[in-house]
Amino acid sequence: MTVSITDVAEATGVSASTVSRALRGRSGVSEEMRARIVAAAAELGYTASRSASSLASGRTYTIGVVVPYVGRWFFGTVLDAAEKVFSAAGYDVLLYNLGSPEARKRFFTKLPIRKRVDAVLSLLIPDPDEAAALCSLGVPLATTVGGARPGFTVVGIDDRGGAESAVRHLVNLGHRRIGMISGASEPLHWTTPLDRRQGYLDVLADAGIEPDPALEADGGYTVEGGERAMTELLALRHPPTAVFAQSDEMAMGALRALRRHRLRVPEDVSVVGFDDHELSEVVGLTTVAQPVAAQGREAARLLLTRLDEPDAGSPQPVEMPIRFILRETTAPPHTGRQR
Amino acid sequence: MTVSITDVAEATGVSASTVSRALRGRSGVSEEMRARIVAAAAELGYTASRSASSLASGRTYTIGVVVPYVGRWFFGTVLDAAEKVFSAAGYDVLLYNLGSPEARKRFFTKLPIRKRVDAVLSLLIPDPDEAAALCSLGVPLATTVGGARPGFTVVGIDDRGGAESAVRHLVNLGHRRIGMISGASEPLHWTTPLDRRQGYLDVLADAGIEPDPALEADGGYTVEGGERAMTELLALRHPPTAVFAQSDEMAMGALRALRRHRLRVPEDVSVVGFDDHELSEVVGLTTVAQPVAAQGREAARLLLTRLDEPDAGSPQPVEMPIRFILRETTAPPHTGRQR
DNA sequence: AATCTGAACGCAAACGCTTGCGCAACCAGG
DNA sequence: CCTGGTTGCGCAAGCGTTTGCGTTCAGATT
Repeated sequence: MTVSITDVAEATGVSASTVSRALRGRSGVSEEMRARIVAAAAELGYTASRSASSLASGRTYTIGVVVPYVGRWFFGTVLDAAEKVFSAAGYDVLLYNLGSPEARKRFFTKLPIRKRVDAVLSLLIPDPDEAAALCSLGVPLATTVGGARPGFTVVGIDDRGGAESAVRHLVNLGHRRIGMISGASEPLHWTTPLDRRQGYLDVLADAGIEPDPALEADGGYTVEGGERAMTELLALRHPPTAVFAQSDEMAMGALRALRRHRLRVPEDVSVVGFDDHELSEVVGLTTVAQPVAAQGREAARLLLTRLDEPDAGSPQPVEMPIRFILRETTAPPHTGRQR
Repeated sequence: MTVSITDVAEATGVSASTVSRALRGRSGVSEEMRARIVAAAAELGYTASRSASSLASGRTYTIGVVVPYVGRWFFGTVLDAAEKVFSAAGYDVLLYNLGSPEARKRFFTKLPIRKRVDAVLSLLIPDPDEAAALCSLGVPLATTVGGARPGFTVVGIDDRGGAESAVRHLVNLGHRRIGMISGASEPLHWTTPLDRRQGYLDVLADAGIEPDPALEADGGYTVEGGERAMTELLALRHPPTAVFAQSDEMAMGALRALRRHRLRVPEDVSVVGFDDHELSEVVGLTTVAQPVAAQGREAARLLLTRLDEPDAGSPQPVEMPIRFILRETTAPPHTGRQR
């Protein structure tokens, strides 16, 4: 019922091996014969069975992409960009969405990806056990979210420097009580929150400001979390006059909390985010932009080159540029008090 | 180097067939033997090669999901939900991201999905040729975005009714000049924009309002498009006092354009969206909510049941509930003029 | 005690492709 | 005219599973 390689072999009057070589562009087939075979294959609508092909050749022409939450803007955008590179190169993408702890555990114990992919792009930072499991696959690995691990190609940004530029901006405006909405580093070994926090602390130290632990609130990298965190900060005896949110989503949650408290932004409170979410421009959020799609593209490209040149060794970490974007949610402190 | 079924067969002292039967839960293996085999497999870290398994059995245990833009919130969310259902059922997900016309054309002509999947979930509406190509795969098909096609399981919402409730709300507030920011139906056979437009026209007719073509602007379902469209509407001799945007992303673009023109929302202009984007609550957008993740889940479930019962025939279209959400971007017209 | 019946397991043939090797046929050089 | 080297193609052995059928053997049935 489904057309196989022998069908096109018979249609052309040659052996299956010749068809295989012709269609895969291998040498040992005359140009004339190749043309005839290609024509016959097209006419019959032949597509090689990937199962059979990869069983015989050991190559799957498939890349595994594991991501924590496809639904979130950041990961969706990275995936989008990476997928385009992979599919343009003739690879299929096998998606593993590991949002829940159960899904994640199931994936790393059963490792359904084994023998199914030629390479893996991980958008989550595996803990050491998970990293070992991935390494045991024996295929090239890459990750886009910092946290270099041996054997992984890593593409990332300067989280610390980015945080510094955001907080320095607040300091330069004259703010002294600067809150931070951070993400839990609870999914272990996820270094981004730590790095961004370090940048925050660096600038405070630089400016001679004593860091106050009460000014740090956990927003879990979600909008709701950001809102909760901002609410906590506003309940303080001395609330901050400015807030650095470690992600734009949390910053937006903060904006919402501020609006609920009838506080104006930036007159009463300044807010700066991180990431440059696609909707940040819409709400006028001052933030630190990182090239999200570009990171996905770059990681995908690097992975493909490692596939082409297996002996090149694991490459150097790549750091993509970031840039501070001034919009409308930051201003000098207390401007609004005189109204 | 990689552990195969014969390795665990030898380790247990049985034949490969018995190992296969034991691991797949087939009958004909004593419980004691099954336990021994399972233990040995676990110890050796054995995973069946999907290529070999699907070559032999004809089942791939893989679902193909084709989506126009994984990066966009709507599709990312549907994908997220669907993937969870599939992976929980033991299926892998093969992702095809068909954003560009070239990618889309390449996909439908080469059909790399052939012989690779047991079913296909399409988050884009295939045109008739594309639908035929998918049908030729001979596997169950489903789609989540309206536009029923023969052979497809379809899960969707009442786009027309949703648009009606949004526009009726504006009419009830007293608006008479109501603009609409629509999406081009340019990706052919994509009925959502048409249905939502019909809802808009229905309510106008009902209220005795003469529809004005100048009040309809194209926003292409993106934030930037929405902003452009709103700008166009504001340039009219008689700009609308309220706007119905066919998606929340376009509504947010509209909000941005309004802010740039120093117009207040809702005092000067009311805006209502559609979809209930995750950030709509943050900006206080009045909108029509649709259960996005639930649609993905439901479509995935239906697909799986069709896989389990191949002879059940193509099921009835499923319509998911929608609901109007009143927030802060709508008010009676001209409230703000007296300032 | 002879026969029948399942249950438990092994044999071997697929599944559709890739690839090393062998074998003609052809060409040019001596 | 014989060698040695290409070129173009077929043969057949895998790749790691699944599965129909055959065999063995213990226990139940006459």
